[in-house]
Amino acid sequence: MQSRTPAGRAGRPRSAAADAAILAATRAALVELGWSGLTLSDVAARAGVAKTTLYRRWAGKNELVVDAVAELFDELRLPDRGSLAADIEGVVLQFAAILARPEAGSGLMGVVAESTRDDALRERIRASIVRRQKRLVLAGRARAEQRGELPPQADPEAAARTVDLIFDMVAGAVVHRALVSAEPADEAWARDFTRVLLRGLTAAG
Amino acid sequence: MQSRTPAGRAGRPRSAAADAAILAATRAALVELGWSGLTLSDVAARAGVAKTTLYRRWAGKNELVVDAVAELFDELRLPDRGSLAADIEGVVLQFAAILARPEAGSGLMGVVAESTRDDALRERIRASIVRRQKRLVLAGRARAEQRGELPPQADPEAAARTVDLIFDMVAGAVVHRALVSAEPADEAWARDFTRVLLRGLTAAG
Amino acid sequence: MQSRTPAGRAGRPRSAAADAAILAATRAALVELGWSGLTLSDVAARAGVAKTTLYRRWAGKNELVVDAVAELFDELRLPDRGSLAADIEGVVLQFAAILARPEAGSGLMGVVAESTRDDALRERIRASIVRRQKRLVLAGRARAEQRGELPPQADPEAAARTVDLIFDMVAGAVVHRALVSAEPADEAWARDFTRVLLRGLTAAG
Amino acid sequence: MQSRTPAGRAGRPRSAAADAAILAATRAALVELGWSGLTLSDVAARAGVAKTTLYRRWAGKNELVVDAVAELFDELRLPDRGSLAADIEGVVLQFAAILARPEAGSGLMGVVAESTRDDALRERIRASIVRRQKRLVLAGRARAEQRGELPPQADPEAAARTVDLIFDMVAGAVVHRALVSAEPADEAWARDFTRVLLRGLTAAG
DNA sequence: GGGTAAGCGAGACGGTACGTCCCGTCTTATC
DNA sequence: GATAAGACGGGACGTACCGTCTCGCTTACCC
Repeated sequence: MQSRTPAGRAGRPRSAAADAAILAATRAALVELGWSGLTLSDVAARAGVAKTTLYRRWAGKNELVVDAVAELFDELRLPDRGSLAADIEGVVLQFAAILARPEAGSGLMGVVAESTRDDALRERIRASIVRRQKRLVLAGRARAEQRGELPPQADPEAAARTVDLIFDMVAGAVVHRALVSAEPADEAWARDFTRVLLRGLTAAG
Repeated sequence: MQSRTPAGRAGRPRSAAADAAILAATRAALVELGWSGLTLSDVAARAGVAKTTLYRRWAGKNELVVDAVAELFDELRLPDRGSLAADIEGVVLQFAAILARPEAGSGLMGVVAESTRDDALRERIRASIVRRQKRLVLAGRARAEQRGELPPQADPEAAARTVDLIFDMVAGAVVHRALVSAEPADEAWARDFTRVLLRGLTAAG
Repeated sequence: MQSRTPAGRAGRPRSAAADAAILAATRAALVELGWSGLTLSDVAARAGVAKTTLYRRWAGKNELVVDAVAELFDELRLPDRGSLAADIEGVVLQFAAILARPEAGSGLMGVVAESTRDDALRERIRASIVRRQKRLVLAGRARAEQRGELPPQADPEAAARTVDLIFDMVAGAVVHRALVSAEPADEAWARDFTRVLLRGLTAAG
Repeated sequence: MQSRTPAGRAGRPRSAAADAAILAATRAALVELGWSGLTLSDVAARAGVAKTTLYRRWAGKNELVVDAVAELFDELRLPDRGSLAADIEGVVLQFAAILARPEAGSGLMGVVAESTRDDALRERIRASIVRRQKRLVLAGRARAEQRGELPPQADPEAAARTVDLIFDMVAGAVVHRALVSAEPADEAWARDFTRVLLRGLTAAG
């Protein structure tokens, strides 16, 4: 989102309802048409909005899809299933469920593909998706420390590096399994994956 | 590639040089224009070939890019650096180096985005990229068994599951680090990642 | 003009200055942008007036331009140069000078083009421009009768027909010369034209 | 027209039928929609042709309409009605009949309006319409000289000036009568007009 | 070594979406 | 109630690619 009538007062204010309608229409269009089939004219029509309204708020397809997809990942929650392993499995399965929805997979891969040539887009993805979802890793570790499953980490810089690594390992593995290898990221897989990850993080060595 | 003068005989045979020129032109265009900027007219012009020639050999942009990108990953080699950890680090760094090239990252993400709505394309990616590069995991494990770093695995089905899991974990983490988080997958990161992965695979537990 | 605060009293009265500013802005925009480039948003901005103000007073571009152009032709004066021939030449040259200004030529042709499909607009042109400028023909004939250059005309209906004919012949020739043939309607041409016209009107026959 | 595959050979040749279909569709659209309502998308659709095909052959609406309208005036013929006066009346009535058709009047005025800011367009009008129809004046004078109604003109430069003047007077009067004054240019008017014109040209003085 | 069928370059073709611009209306707050 | 400001739904613009087609040439294979 980047709306809000600029500074002060003059003129008709922007419709608040339009933003939500546009993002929902974007996801619906991604479901039906996929990334390359998505056109802004179509999104505008679905949202019951003129193309100008859409372009007044988003610079283009890329920015729009980042926002539409980012909202999807905000649905993720860290469940409390009693143990760190079970919590991780829960998040992995939720994440896999979201990626299995066509709007998420094709939208995410599409904007990542475009971001290789667009610095502003890359930063938008990092801010709206990557940094925002690292909250799950932080929350998971905090809970595990409360439970005594993980020791508190003294060095804050090393802790941050570990958070980044875990996030890339978890998100990367699920994305790759679901979208590149195109195999189901089901409960059995989530269990196997979680076992390897947790051992790697906790084993003496 | 899917050329070869169809069944029999008559008529002028297809130019062998054209295939290679087209794939190289595709990669060059991906570097300059990115996935969405790539047009088949432009590729044909760069390759010094008519559009008809290109369409006679590939069904469209997606198929062409899969083939062009697949060739890039064929450059990957399993180095012999004396230990499994060092071998993995070597492959991770090679993989990261390839993904850092714009033609690889944007091409791979582009076709994966499209593959969410195109079963044939998804299978083409699995065959040309995923299954083909699993050779690296297989070779790594074989060498580690020879060195005695890993025990021979009895159950072939479990072995296959492990190969798949390792491949998704390695490739996924590198792809996510390089393209989604958009942070450098450098030597320090490769060391951290490899330590967690190897402990996860070898620790008692 | 068709303003004037409607019937009675209530509320803020319309700004009188705005009408003049808008018509002047319209002519300025015609000079810079021509008929097709003229937009009402731009006129409003030039006049320092909101679009709503403009639409409250004129129905659209056509009506606005008729009024703006009509004011230009009101500048025409019948000079007293001592003879009917000289008077006609004077008016012809004044008329040509006005049509040479881009706001007049492009504005007039533009609204005439539109008037072929808009009866109200056609009548507005006839009232604001055609009938209003026929005063010049009437004044010229009156003065020529005073001078004894033309005999008084008895039949009022025939007189009206002749006024119409002369008006179309003079205005038509100048417009066609200046805008369609796009050749200069200069003094030499005015002299040639006036000679033919006057002979045609006065010769025995 | 400005088509024709450039120099030599390569590539699919342009469809000859398309040109004619497009010009006819342009006239049909002018009839229904008028100058400002005419859109090139609509013309293309009526002609059963893609917009690209249209833009490949004409630079824009202005050029297209000049060509479409010019063809209308090519229908004009100098009738042989036995006397110069009758011949002129015949041409005047034909010309009035063409201008009464909405495609002619609105198209001609529209392009003339645009030509005030476009030198190339102005020249196109002069070449395709003005200079081309002067043939009628030339033919009329030649026939009148044969009949002995007009003396042969010695000075070729003066003759050219006279042709230009007559053309602007005839065409201008008819255009102004029909489109600006918006009164019928009927037989009575044509007789009155022709009488004045012919007396002006032939009277001693 | 001559005939022929497919490959090839060029580029026109019917389509479709783009992102921009203007239209004429509307909704605010201010005067 | 008129105004300035500007968002709104709508629609045409001219451009760019798409994937197909229609040409005239070229080239290797088969008889």
